[in-house]
Order: sequence, then C-alpha cells, then structure tokens
Amino acid sequence: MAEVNFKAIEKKWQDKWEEEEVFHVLDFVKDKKTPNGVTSSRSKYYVLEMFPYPSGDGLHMGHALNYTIGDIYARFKRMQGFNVLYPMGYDALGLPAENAAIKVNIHPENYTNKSISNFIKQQKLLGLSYDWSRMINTASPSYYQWDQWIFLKMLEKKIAYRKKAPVNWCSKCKSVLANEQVHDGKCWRHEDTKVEIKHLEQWFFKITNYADELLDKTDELDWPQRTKVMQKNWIGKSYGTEIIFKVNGKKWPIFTTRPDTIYGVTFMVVSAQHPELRELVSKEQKQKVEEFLKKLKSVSAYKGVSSNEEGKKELEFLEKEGVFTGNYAINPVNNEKIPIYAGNFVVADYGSGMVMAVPAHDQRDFKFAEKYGLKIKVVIEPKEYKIYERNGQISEAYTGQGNLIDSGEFSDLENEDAQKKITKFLIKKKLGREVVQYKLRDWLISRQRYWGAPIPIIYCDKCGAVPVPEKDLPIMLPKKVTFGEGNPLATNEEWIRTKCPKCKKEARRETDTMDTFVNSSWYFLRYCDPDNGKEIFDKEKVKYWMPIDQYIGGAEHACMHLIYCRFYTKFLRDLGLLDFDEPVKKLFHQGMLHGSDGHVMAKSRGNVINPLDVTTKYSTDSLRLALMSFASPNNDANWDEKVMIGSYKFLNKVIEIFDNLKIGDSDAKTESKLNKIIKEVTAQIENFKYNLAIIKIRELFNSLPEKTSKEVLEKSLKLLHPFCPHITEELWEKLEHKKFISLAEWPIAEEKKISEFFDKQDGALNKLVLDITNVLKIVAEKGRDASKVYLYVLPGEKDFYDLDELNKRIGKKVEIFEVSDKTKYDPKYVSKKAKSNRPAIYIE
RNA sequence: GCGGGAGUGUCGGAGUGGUCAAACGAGCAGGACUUAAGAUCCUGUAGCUUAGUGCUUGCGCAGGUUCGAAUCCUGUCUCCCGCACCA
Repeated sequence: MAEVNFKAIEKKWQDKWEEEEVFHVLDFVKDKKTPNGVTSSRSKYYVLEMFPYPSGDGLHMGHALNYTIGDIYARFKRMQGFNVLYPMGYDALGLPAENAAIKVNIHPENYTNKSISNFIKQQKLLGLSYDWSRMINTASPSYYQWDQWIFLKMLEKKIAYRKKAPVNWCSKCKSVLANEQVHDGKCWRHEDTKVEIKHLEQWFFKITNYADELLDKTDELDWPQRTKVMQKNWIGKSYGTEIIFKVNGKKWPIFTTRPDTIYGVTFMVVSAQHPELRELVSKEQKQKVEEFLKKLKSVSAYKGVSSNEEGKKELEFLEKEGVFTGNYAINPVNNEKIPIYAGNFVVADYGSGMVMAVPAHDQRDFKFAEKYGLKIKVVIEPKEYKIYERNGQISEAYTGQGNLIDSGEFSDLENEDAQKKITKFLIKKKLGREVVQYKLRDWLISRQRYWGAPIPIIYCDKCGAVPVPEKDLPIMLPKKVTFGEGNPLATNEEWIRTKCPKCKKEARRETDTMDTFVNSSWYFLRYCDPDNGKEIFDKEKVKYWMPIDQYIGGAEHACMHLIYCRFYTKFLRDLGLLDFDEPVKKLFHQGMLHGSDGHVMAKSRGNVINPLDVTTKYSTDSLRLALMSFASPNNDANWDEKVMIGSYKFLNKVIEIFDNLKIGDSDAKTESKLNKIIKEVTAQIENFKYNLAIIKIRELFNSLPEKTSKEVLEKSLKLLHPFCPHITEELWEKLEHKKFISLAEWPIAEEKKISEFFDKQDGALNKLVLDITNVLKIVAEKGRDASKVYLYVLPGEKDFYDLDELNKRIGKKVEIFEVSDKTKYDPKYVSKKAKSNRPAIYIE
C-alpha cells in the first residue's frame, strides 16, 4: 500500500477552506452572495455546540467528540442546501482563569488569551467548519458590556434586585468561597480553617417570575426526555396553602401542602440559615442557639451539594438537629401556643423558611420529635385500622389518607375534603390563602471575584445603589488588581472611586462581578450579529437566524445553563427584542468518552488520550471516524485503540480504491446498493445515529466494484464527507472537480433504482458458500481431499450465481452446470437433487 | 428516598411485535499469499447432528398478553445518571 500523507492533505484543505472563505455565511440579504458563491436566500439552519471554557490544557477528547458531532451535522445540513450558521466562541470569564492567576501568577487576561489562541489552532486542525468571522470572546469588553446592559434592563424591569444571602466565608483568605472551593466544610486552601457562613447583600435575578412559563413550555421542546424531566423537577411546582401563624404579634406565613393536618401541629421549625432567626431567639436560649449554629458547616454542606463518595456518606450522617429558640407561635385555628425550634433540615428560602411540624404525619417532623421528645398528635386516622391500636405509640409518621380526628369542627371529614374546607375557612378569616410554590430560586449572580463582568452599580451615601448610565458602559475590568486577598476588585482603590451619576458626589463602584453563567445565557444571540457596537444585536438578523435549530452539548448543563438561557430569552422577548419564546428547538446530548479502562479520562489515572496526538499518528479524518464509531454519539463509550486503527485502515482502503479505480458504466447492483444506502445514511445522520451511518458507508465502499461510474463514486464520497472532510475533498479533486465537496449537494436516493433482487442474490450466494464450505468441512473430516467443486442448477439459474465471486470465496475451482446440460461432469448423479435456488453440490 | 435510563455472543455494539436475532467492528482459530513477519484476502467462531440436513439452547431473572415477544405488560434483581430533607 502506498503511504498516504494525511497531514499534507489536511493542511492543504484546511488552508483552502480558510483562504476561500468556504464556511463564511451571510445573513439574509436579498440577491447577495457569499464569497463562495452560495446564495443566502436559502432556508437558514443554526447548528450550535455549547461553547467551551478555554482551559490552558487545550482541547481534550470530550471537546473533540462534541465538535465532531456538530461539524458532521453542520456539513450535512450545508450539503442539503441550508444556509448554515455554525459559529464558535469562548466562555472565557470564570473562576478557573482566576485560580490559575493565583496559583501560577499569570494575569487571567493573558492566561485566557493564550488559551483561546491554542483552542482555535487545535479546532482548525480538527477540520471543523466554523464561520470564524463570527467568533466571540466573553472576556472582551465589547461582549460583556451587553451583559451589563442586560443587567441594567433587568434592574429597570425589577427583575434584578438586591437582598441578603448566605455565603461561604474563609477567615484566612478574607474571601467568599464558591461551593467548589469548600471541601468537607473547610477552605480548599486552608485545610485547617472551617468555612463560616456570612450574610451579605447580593444581587439576584428574579427568574422565578418566569417559573410558570419555563415549566409549561418544557413539554413543547424537542429535547431529550430526561433533560425535560430534570428541568421540571428543578422548577418543582407545588400547590398548597399559606397559613398565617403569629409570632410575637407579627404575622409569619407558613407554606404547607397538608392544611388538613393543622390540628396536629406540635412545634414549628425555622431554618438555621434564616436571616431573621436571631430576632426569634429569646435571651435565655441565645447562647444555645449560637452554639448550634457554629456546629453547622458551609452553605454547600447545608444543601448537601457533594458529588463524591464521602459526600454521600456525610449526607447520611446529616441527622436532623435543632435547638429551641425560646419563642412560640400561635396556631390560627385553635390559638394553641407552639414552640419554635431552629433546625438544620429546613430550607431557608423555600416558602417563608419556617415550617409547621406535624410529627404524626410527616416522617421528617417525626424523626425530629422523636429525637427531642416532642409531642406527637395524631389527627388523621386511616380507615382500615387505628394508628394507636398496637402499643399506644407510633413508630413512624402516617402519611396516607384517612379521616380527621381531634380537629375541632373539621373532625370526621375525609382528609382530602378537609384540605379544601380548612383552606376555605382560613381564607375567610384572612388567615391564609391558596399559593403555588416553586423549588426554583431566584438566581444569585453576585460573585466576589475578579474575572467576570463587573456589575454596573455605583454606591452613593446619599442616593444608595445607583445604576451606571448606559452611555458609560462598558465598565471595564481594571487590569491592576491584587489576587489572594479577598475580592480582587476591592484592591484597586483608584478604580473603585467614582462620582455618583445622580448627585455627582464621591461614590464607590460595586466590586462584585456577575456569575459566569450570565455570559453564556445569551451568547447564541450575539453570533447572529457579533460585531455590533451600537446595540446588543440587530433585531432583523436575530429574527432570521434564531432560534437555534440544533444545539449540542453535555447533559451536565440540563439545570443551569439550559434554564438560564431560556430565562434570558423570555426576558429579552418581553423587552421587545425577540419574537420567539424558546431559544433551542432541538437539543442533543453527547455521551462521555471514557478511557480504555472504562474510567473517566483523568491525568491521575493515566488513561488520557489527547486528540491532537491521535490526529498526528492516524490523521484527523481517522479520529473523526473512530469517535463516531465507538458507540451511538448519545451513549457513553470507552476509548479503544483498535477502533482507531480500524478506522485508519478503512480510510487507507478508500484511498486505495480511488488509486486503482477505472471509471466506466455502473451496474444495476451497485446502483441499487448505493441508493438504498443513501436513503439509510440520510435518515441516520438526521437522527444522530452516526455509528450506524458509518457502518452503511463502510459497507458501500467495501462493495464498490473495480469499475464503476463517476456518479457512483461521487455520491459515495459525499456520504463520507461529513465524517471525513479532508480526504473526501482530496478524492473529489481527483475526480476532476474544481469546486469543494464541502459545498456539493447531498445525494438524494432514487427509489426506482433500489431493487430487492440483488439482496436476494447476495443472500443466495452466501447460503451457497455456507453449504459448500459445510460439505468441504465434512469431506475433510472424513480424510478426503477435495480440490474441485461442481454445482448443478436448474435451467435459467446459471447466471444467478457469480462464478468469480464463488471462486474467490471458496478458494477452490468451482464449475456450474445446468442440470439439463448433457455434457456435464456428474459421476454420482447428484444433479437430480438440485432445487430452485438451491443448486446440487458435488465435490471431489 | 424520588425521578430518568440500561441489561443482547469473548468484547464494543446493531436489532424495539413477524420471513434468519447478533448487522458492523474487534478478538480468537484455520487457510491463501510470503524466505519470514506485517499488511491484505478467504473461512469459521452456542451445542448436538448431517455431503450442504435436522434438532436444541439463546437477548438479566420469573410470569403474562399474542397465532407469534429481545421488542408490549406485571413482578424481580443488577448497574449507570440526575435530584436529594422543598413541608
């Protein structure tokens, strides 16, 4: 086999694509053409991969997989005649760059810029067909100024607001920590320092305003079922009753889904993280409460956020704990005085952060009551038996249906009926109302970090928090800051000092930056108009390109990014900038590619395969092909060098076919197979069954005869092109084409050329080969030598079997006679056994 | 605990009511070519049986629906993922 110089071929075509701007797309403008001659009045198609955080380590295999999946789809759609928007950009702001700055003393900006140019270089080597002219970088002020602009708009619409919220605080760093920086309740950099909880003023986005719409529209999305289910659970809508308890004469609304158990309330529990907790505590209990609060760990431990094994164990040990506050609440239905406890198991920002505890009918309340010896009062009796029947006490909460007992005027009602009646009663007395609660929280966007978009707010002693006027945007990140001493922006006094936009007196800038998820919540809109310096984007351009037709990325973003971007879309729609409700029509999650040992690729395990190394060794097209061959792209798979080698061999074979080919007429059999496979591959790519498409394409190339028509070869190459763009360009050129196969038309199957006959013929031949070898085997077992095979077919069937193919596959001399042939060689008269489609066999 | 998904040869993986379950790739075995190795090509790869036949077993396990089930239903086991005290 002649040595193929894949590297040279790749470089040649990557350069040509770039020089001739083959993948440059224009927005819809009538009668205009792109530099490559493609009219832009065709239907648009927007293919997008989730943009990467540009890490200093460069591209890893997960990136290569993600982008190859998208590139194949983009190339496919382009060939199908769509005006395809397929851009790339960088989610450059964020904590990792800042951590690198602290650890290796590189300024985040330098780190990020270096990483980005490395990414671009590597992505180009993978042959990805991005329109690089639309590249965006979220760390550039021309991008994040629009983050700030959106913030101002949200402030205007009362979607952005400020309130106190708990944060993780390390006293040694003098800094707020992200949840990822809290390990086992301690600071990641000071293992001896327990993380404390502080309540600071923080900015929030009121995503809960859109909770209902986010929930309702979920069903309409063409997204993976599991992602939709996750989002629904994340939003977590529940219906219930808000009941007003009085504490120190002040009204405390309590949310419950079980108003029918109101007579069973024996204590209240307020969240240990509740900002107003201290106001509830009596003098006598103050010390005990403070001790209790000290015991509790970080914010993340509260929430039980931990993904590792130890974290799970930790959670199991996280027993319900609490302490009496010394204070009481009044039950509105019977004016009973109910003790209030502070507890670690109550979520502070769900409902009002306090719950009515009904230990007889709620397992959590029961556990708590058991531990602290609190009263348990049964108010719902199941129909079939009595709860107290057995030994005068209960061993667990009864959460099922039943009739009310000991519930005043509501006694004897069925509990479901009682729910309605009690709620009605409370509404009438102005002591409650029907409410809907969501698990979804408002989005805390304040970060006490440097490498994010500065929040455009100025604090004035007189005017308070004043928004920066739009004309003053962007508020640029100052380059000169000190890392490792609390909030970096707070270390640049010169930057902080400013004038109040309202009263022009001395004022100070907000030193917090925005959560990095802000940047990725609308970037897909900016691709439609990336260089617009006057406005966030041109409405008409966005109207043309959006929504994203196909979005591709990891399932780990199901609940953060993929909800935030929906929220942003709805907000911008309400501002009048967008005329659609949902940003992403179709979503695809790629699987994870693990190491050959089945574990996640990790340096510590030594199972990392670097995609660029592989392309050097086996070529880019081989890698692309292999990545799609391991498994269906939505499934997890393990790296396997053999699959890699197999792909490499296949491509060499394709090249060899073209080296040796003779162009002539095509035969009906090849045409049939080709058209059948065109049909199958088209459907399989459309459905991301790339692995199956590849199987069919391999089958096609393996069956190509030595001599066939140019058209057959062209169509076959086109099918392979999305997977292996470089060698298909090269071979396309070899077929004397001057234009790019990248811009060629996707073949359409000609139904009339598809014939079942050839499949039957192939099947019959396979069966015959099997029969012959079976007989050969039996003969060999009997110790007889065989060198010749004679076949006897019924009249007219002789041409049904391909004698050359038989000779090749049997590896022995094969002769075919018609049974009616008088001159045939048939010493044992076996020819009389011949049946239709079943030749008689004689071997000697 | 709740929710979602998956269990098919030696392995990765196809096939989701019907003419043949295991396509395609890999491994292994045999053969051709070769001084040899590699590459390439051919054949085989559940069991028994046979001049190309026939039978049995078989899609995690156990039932069920059906003329017919890997595919639908019920139960059960195992694994993976997500959420996790949301009152």
